[in-house]
Amino acid sequence: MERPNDVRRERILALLREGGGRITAARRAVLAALLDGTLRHLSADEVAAAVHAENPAVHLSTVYRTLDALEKLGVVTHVHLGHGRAIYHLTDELHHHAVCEGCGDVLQLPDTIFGDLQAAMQRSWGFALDAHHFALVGRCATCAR
Amino acid sequence: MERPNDVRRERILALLREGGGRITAARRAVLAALLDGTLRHLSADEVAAAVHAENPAVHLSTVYRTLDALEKLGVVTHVHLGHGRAIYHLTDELHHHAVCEGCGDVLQLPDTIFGDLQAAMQRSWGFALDAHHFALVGRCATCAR
DNA sequence: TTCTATGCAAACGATTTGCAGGGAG
DNA sequence: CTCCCTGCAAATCGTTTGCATAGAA
Repeated sequence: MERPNDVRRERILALLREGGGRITAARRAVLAALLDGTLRHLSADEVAAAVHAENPAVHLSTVYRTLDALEKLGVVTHVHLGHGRAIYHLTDELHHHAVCEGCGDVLQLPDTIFGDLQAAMQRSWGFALDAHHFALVGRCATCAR
Repeated sequence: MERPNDVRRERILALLREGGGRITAARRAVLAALLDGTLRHLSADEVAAAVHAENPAVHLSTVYRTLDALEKLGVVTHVHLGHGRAIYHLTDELHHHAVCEGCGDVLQLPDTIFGDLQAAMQRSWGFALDAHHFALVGRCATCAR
């Protein structure tokens, strides 16, 4: 049985090469962190932490630059969780987010959740909602009381 | 005819006094900026700029502290527009926002816009959406093409 | 060899904080 | 006279950038 992550990784590495980019240990490590299914809505530091577990020499700025490069290739997106922090994930794992103001927890939401709002924004204001670029804010069931 | 802004201002000043706070020139100026109907979705710098027009000595940090004090009294809220910038307004002027990723313009939206989403979040996840604390992101009619 | 990617340190923009003096009540 | 508020400078947080060098192709 084929392991889909290998396929995903190869597709991305190929894109990187095509664009004249180089495949380095740091980039492989960042990619590995993003592909790791056990890690979710990673901030840049958290990606760096995952990378450091393997290779402590990789600088945080390199992580940012790599995420940036991957974002330009269209394989990574970042989402703002309010208060300045952003999280990163692969674009083939697209989903929406809701952050709890109480505990900071991040909820993953199905794509369907924004359907009506998106349509309403388009219809009434001609505004093309990019619902992946921001997170909803509120209080989760536990913190709401 | 009564001027509503005077009423709004007095209510806030009263709240400030009740909490043991002092009414200073700086605080009056910040309040004036927030009450000014011609100014919209003001960032902290923009509030400071408005304040400086009258009183250049007021420090930006004082503006932040004042906004903070007013926020603790519940008369001011801030909204994150993505990429770290926040805007402030009085809570009696509550409305929603959509920022254009192209031109940076901010659209004001009626409260009704979040009705369905709010209900869905509550029903499906017990998540109490605080739709005033973040802005929608996307592209306005002009920038969409 | 050529040109991209990296480490490091410093620069950044928005916001916060410690401190000593200023001023409202 | 008492505390709260303020200016100022420095600190913080997340992110970006300039530079000289390491290293992929």
